[in-house]
Amino acid sequence: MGGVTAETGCLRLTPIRASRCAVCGVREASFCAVLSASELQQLHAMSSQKVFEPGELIVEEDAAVRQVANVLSGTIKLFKLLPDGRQQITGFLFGGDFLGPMLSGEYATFAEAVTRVELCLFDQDRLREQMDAWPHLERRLFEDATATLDRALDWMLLLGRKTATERVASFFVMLADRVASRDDVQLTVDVPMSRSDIADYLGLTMETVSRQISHLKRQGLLEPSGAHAFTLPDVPALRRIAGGNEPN
Amino acid sequence: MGGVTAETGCLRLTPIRASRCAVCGVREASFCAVLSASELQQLHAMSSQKVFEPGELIVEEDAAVRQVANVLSGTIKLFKLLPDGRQQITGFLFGGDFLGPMLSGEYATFAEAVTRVELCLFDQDRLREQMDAWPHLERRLFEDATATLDRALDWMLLLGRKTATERVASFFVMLADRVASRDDVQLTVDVPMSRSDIADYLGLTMETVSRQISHLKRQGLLEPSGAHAFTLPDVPALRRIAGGNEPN
DNA sequence: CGGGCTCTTGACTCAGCTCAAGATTTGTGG
DNA sequence: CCACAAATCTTGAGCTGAGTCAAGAGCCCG
Repeated sequence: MGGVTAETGCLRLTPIRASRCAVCGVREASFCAVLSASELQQLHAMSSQKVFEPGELIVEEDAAVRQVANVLSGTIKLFKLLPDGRQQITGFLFGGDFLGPMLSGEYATFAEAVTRVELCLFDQDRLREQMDAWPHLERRLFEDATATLDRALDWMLLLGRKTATERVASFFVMLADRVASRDDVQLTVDVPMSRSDIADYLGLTMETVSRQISHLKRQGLLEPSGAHAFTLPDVPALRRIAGGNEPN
Repeated sequence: MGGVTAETGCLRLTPIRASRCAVCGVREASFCAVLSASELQQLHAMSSQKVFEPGELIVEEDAAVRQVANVLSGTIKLFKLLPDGRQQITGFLFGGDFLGPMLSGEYATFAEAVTRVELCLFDQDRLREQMDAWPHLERRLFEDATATLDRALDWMLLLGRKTATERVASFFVMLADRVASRDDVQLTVDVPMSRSDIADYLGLTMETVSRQISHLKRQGLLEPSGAHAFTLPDVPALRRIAGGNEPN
């Protein structure tokens, strides 16, 4: 309604409303990838966008769920706290990832913007209605949950049994697997989070993370590439250090 | 077919075939709880039972999934290994729990019988067909996966940030929440797993677990009750030590 | 170009690990 | 039912990888 001018009239209404999805850079990476054009348009009609600035809290643990979201851009940290303030980051979300539980009325973790974050929000109740109506959507969200669980199990092995060196190597392998960009032959990963976020993700202290990164630099496995990025000259070697049962 | 005698004839056939489910002690705790009588009977027709002895390997990590199962009785440990043998237990399964991924062709962990285990097995392909046909079954399995994920996230906080005392207290709180039996006023938990399994679940060594259990005994929070059980005289106190954001 | 971040490095400490006895429990066969 | 061997569990003593505390180096932003 709002944006329709007299000149363009109703004819332009539908194209305009669908265009946000049409140009969405993460559509193929998000659950929207399984939707048909008409389903996408229905979902689009019930979505809204919102931006969060770095450090801004997006949701609190145990908060009642009203909205869930796709991450359009930016990095989010998901974390749990102990009463005395000790923090464990349980995962990071990047563009295309889904934020929020579909089968629960509460969030299991806090969520905070690490960088500037753009979200595409949906009312949980309305998305659930669509999930009930579209089995392929439910299946896709089930698959997302399964992938998240698998990653959590791998991380339990890291947190329970790996040494500091292995943990830091695993961290860069995880980034390589999830958000690497290949410029030329070099593999480069963006590291938007602070040393202390990395520490809270790996169950270490900031100082230990810093020491291990220095060590990997001296070994030539990590090269600073600008302020918040590293190139990884030898990912297989990193994987070996990470103690991986992961593929070569 | 096999068990039908001339005297009883076909009339007894259906009752006999359904009776295994009818007397199943974990039916209401398992995904079977969401099935109607006729659905249950269909599923029953494609199920088979199998027993594993203590220490027996049930599935290997990355093994192709052929069968999935409900745990009828006993305790199973799910675990991951590093190449040098370090072990992390990612969870235990008890009666009524579901074993196996539904949306993946591979197991994410090893599974080994801790005690004698009875399983009710299903062919994964055939159960998936039923899941496609019965949305309430898929929903239930999705809910199970969500609950497993929530527990994994709680455990990541434990593995990454809790002290040895907090971990051992958390272990007994977990048992109290999942498998406690109330005889009289006392809360009693069965502890079928070895000290070294507890250690591998908590990211500690056997010796540290043993010392912490001794310490909790001296504090009067843990009383041996037979060979493989403890009574927990003060669960709220244990919960406080566990550093819980869990409910009182 | 200076004040406040984040990050790095060093020196020392300590929680939990390792190594090593013993003590209990469990399982087995006579 | 008991004896005895094999596990499992407990406890002690000393060690060490990662944490703590503290200082200094970069870096960013106004």
